[in-house]
Amino acid sequence: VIVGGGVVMAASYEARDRGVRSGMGGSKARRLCPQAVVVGPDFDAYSRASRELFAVFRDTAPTVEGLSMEEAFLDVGGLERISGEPAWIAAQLRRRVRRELELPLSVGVARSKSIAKMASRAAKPDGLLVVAPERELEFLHPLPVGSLWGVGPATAAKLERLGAHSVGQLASVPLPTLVEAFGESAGRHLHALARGADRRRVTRGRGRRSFGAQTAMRPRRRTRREIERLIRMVIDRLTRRMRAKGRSGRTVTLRLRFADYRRLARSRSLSQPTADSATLATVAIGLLDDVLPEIERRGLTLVGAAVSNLAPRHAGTQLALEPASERLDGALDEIKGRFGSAAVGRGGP
DNA sequence: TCTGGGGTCCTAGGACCC
DNA sequence: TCTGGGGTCCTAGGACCC
Repeated sequence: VIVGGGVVMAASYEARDRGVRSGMGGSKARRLCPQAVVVGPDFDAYSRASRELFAVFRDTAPTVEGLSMEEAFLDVGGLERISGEPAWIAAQLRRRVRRELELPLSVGVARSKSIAKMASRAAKPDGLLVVAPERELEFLHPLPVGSLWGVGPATAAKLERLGAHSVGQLASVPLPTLVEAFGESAGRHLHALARGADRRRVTRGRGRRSFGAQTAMRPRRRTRREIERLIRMVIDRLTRRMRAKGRSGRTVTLRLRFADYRRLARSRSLSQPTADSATLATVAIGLLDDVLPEIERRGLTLVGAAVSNLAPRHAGTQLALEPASERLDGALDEIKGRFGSAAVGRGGP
């Protein structure tokens, strides 16, 4: 099964065996795996499953740190007396998610976040891997540096230039060498990771920090008007979500990508947070002026926008309106006029 | 691997403040 | 202004993750 037509968003393990990867162009994916069933995404179903999954997570451990829709860290330290050993809790969790949600769940169990994360990756699909404290280095050291959580292509390439191809080799690179190459903080972090010495705690997380939307396109000549229209469209999409969540933000970022895959971002901060489409679009369009020549020269392939510096959520009075008639829009407009557009969210209380 | 859409975090310089 | 020490915010860019 391949999810996504133009670009692969996800692929089943059978398709992956034939070389299909997420992010790959759809035509190439179908060439590699002609017998695949191609389906469109169903985000509502994913959201529902995610909510149910996290309810099970929270029922399993007091501290749950979400990483994405379908991934989280659970701190099971200190639960031995109540729920049993970590490995037992993990096995129970897998059984329960399989039974109640009919979903396979892979779990990694370890003393630290990075090793647990890497173990869960190694346990896929549908497995459980426990890395006992005394076997951490045995697990870690044979792996390529790129498999460390947080080490991507750029860092891996740089590490390989230093002669560190495996995590074991990285562990023998002196700390000062890493600090010189990657800076104080990243250098120390890599040094620690290779030793299995990740001290980060599982936390509840800080909540969302930004809203964004983007649209990709084939490069061709575009008038300023066309680009402005794309910006408005992208901002509309994002502010709709912001309003639905009752959030507003102060900083708007315009993101562009060019035919040569170079990227560029311009941002501007307002004095007051807002979720108003027109305001944010005007600011974003204002950022266009000094990058127009760049667009002209390189060809535009992506227009994106993000709103950050979000206002803290305030627990105010909330009104629930049932969309019963045409008059709803009038009512919403009145509320917007009196309390600002950030006060209005559609759907949900 | 020729690349979609949605996110997070870090670094670094400059302006500005006490 | 040939300025110490401590801080915040803004902007741009980069790396990484799912």
